[in-house]
Amino acid sequence: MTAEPSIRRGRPGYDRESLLRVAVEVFNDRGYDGTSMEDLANRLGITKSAIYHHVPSKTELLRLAVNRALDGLFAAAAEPGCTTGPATARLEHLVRRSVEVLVAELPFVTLLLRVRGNTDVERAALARRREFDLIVADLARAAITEGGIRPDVDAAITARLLFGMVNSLIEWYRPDRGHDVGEIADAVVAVAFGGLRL
Amino acid sequence: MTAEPSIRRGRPGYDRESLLRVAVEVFNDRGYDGTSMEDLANRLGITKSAIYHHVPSKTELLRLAVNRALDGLFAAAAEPGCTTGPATARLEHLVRRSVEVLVAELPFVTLLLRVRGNTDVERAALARRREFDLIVADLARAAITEGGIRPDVDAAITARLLFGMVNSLIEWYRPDRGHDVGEIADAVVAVAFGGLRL
DNA sequence: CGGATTATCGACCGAATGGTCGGTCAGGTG
DNA sequence: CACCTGACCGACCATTCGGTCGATAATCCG
Repeated sequence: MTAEPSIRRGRPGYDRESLLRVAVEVFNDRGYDGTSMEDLANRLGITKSAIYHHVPSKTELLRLAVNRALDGLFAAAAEPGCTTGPATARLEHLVRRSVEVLVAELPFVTLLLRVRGNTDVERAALARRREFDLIVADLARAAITEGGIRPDVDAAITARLLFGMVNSLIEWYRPDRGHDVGEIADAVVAVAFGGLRL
Repeated sequence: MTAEPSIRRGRPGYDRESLLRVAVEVFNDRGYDGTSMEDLANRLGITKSAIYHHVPSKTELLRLAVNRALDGLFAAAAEPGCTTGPATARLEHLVRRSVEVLVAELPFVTLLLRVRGNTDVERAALARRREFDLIVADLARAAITEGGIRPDVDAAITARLLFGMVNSLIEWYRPDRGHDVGEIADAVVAVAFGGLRL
């Protein structure tokens, strides 16, 4: 997928990308605000000042991370399966693809979903998230109108609950132990659309 | 509900309780780590040192807050409706009551669900949360065994998804605008147990 | 080899952090 | 009235914060 180690010149060490991956991991462990550049440097095995060779600020690390997550989500929403056909099928497809993106970019999405909106970067991220939520809500509304899903629950609330389920993955899904992506996506769709009751 | 202003002696001002409520609000706004005692003091309209008259440390504020949330949740799980009768009904009751607790103690639960586990206090909170999750998972397992809910999704995953939905409330439910508790609880139960599909 | 490229180090800075301390101020009580 | 209680203030402290700067180290290319 995102391979391409690519032969680089100059002194070996971290580059922007490899540094970012570690940084996001640490941010998720200790929280963005709870992570000092010293913490980061320790985990990276380099000094604090070396980090600033790759990235101009702590904030920039956050921006790179959350944008990667958002790009993945919006790319999924733009796929044909999410833009053509009956709204109900589109909604189901978006849920499934969202689960896949969420798992594929787990650390980035995790960071994104914890952003609170203090700084400009965070507010921008929240704005894009709201944009995404709007897509889901519109899809839910259309699905209700075409008679594909239950009309007794408000479309906006339906969308929130649906992605509440999806997004909860970041709290408990761990790629190493058991369960692969397809299995999880099936479970989400089954529970969300079919319901728990027999 | 939690009234009892109670006549106090000495110079009027904040007491531990009223200070805590404001503190939790600020923590939720800016994040616990992102909130300095100065921030807190500004919002309270008193000085930083005044805060330390009411509480020994910033950490203690966090402990008080998350324990209040956890106590509410465990109290709900201990109610007769959650401990007697068919497992499926108990599970449904726990979901409904959890929504109610979550709404009643929204700021406290919000803070709880954002704890990451850096400090001892946070780790203790996470431990209690896991304990609660175990109760839910056991209930789900029993409900599957008695044939009340779908057996094709693992009980642990069912529990996670279920409370993923419930817990998502902290992200979007706002008591002021529209929707009352019962309405939301009904929606959650309807979607979770009945499913979206018609 | 020499030079270009890239990553790293260590010393440093100003500001902000959580927390302490001695003293003050306002209301209730006898 | 005098006294006690509980809330509050302002100055201060050691540490940590995000970030800067000039020098150095390791690799590739010709």
